[in-house]
Amino acid sequence: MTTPAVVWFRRDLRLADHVALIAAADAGAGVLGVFVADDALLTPSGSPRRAFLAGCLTQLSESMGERLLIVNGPPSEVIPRVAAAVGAHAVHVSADYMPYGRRRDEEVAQSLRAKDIELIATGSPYAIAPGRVRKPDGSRYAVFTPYFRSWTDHGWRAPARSGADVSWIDPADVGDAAVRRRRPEDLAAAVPDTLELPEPGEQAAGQRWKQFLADAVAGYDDERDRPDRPGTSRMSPYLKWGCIHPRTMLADLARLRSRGAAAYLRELAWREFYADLVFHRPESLRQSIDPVVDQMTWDYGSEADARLAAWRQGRTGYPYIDAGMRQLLAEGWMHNRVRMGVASFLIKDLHVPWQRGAAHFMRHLVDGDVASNNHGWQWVAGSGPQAAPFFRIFNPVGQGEKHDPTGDYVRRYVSELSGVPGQAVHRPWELPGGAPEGYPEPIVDHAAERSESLLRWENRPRR
DNA sequence: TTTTGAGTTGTTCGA
DNA sequence: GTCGAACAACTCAAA
Repeated sequence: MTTPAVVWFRRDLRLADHVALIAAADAGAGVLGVFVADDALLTPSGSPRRAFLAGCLTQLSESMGERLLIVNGPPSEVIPRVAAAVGAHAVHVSADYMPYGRRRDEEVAQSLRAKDIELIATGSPYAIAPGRVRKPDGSRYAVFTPYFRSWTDHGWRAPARSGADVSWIDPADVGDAAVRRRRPEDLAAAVPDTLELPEPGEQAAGQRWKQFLADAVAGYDDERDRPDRPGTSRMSPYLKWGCIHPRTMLADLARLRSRGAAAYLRELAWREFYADLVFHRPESLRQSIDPVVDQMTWDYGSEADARLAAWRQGRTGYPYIDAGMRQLLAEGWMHNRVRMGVASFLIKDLHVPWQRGAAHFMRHLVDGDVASNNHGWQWVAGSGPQAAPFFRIFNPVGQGEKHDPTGDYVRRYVSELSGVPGQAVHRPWELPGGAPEGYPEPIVDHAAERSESLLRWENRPRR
């Protein structure tokens, strides 16, 4: 005698290549799919991410024949209620390896046990689960390249069979579980009209991926460094929400031999490396891996706050930096090359601790993945054994001229400079007659602040 | 245990 | 304009 099963969707908003869903379908007499609108996660999210999430949920529900149940409330209360209401003996999930998710799942598992219901984790958002790739002596890799070799040698499963033929339980048939039912659009905060979000959902993810494979992956090696051109995959929002599983992507990449495909594979491995680091050292999401960096002299107070605000708004007076920050506000996304540039500027030109920049990114990025985001920031801050050396300080003008040689990127996002032709757009203060009306003067002098950063590093506390 | 080679993504300066 | 060296020192991984 089998009973229905529950699939609790979190960061796996798809039906294809979904092992937890298959486990639920194989075990149960019908599957109820549920998503919990958890305020602990929604409240800190900016409107772009919430809007994108809402769109993904709409698409997911549509592909389930409008059978997705969305409920409000703390997961440890609502998941047991829903599971009991449908008569399930198991709730299936993809494992979550981030600190909040692990805590939450322990609590949910405990409250489920009280009702004699099991929480079963199958699979994860990664090709290889965090913690699995280890050195021969069982310890973790701390350096990417050896991790990458071992990760590649380890290998991963082929994509799972499709979950499209699951027999979904209609939430309308579920008895009153005393939960607040929501529609996806209830989750979306008011989004500015100007916001341009990617097409949400599993189908859009697949289309985007196929398009990248056909058009851009071969040239990815070089083109990814050009924010003025569409050379990146733009898959990060879909990976963040699990609209596609990396295994699906790796299976496609395995058929290619180009340098671009190899470079892209490495980027997927970085995502896994950072998740692995969180598995072993969850505190690294908040604290510098090298504690000296947190003990250095950083700027606080109203002046630092004003500079931070100018950085957030894209009004630093450095066009390449401002273009990136405005792209983030406009699209909830920023080209990765530019992410490094604006991060370096905040840390090494404005002397603001990386944590504040990482928090701003997390609020606005539709792809905001705390492991990749925060460790990317640590890399720029130079706070890990793996990080950039302290003297590696990006030049905000030079980076613009190098990676946006046409100037198109800056003109696209900084409207005040849209009339400035070519590379001159990167040095508006050198224009005859000065910078166009309304565009700010540089808020700091890069050469001076670079020296200041080197000095602070030199005077850092020694262990 | 010791040794050795290597380590995502830069910038500046002087020849 | 181009090119190589200096910018430091340390930890990690593997032999």
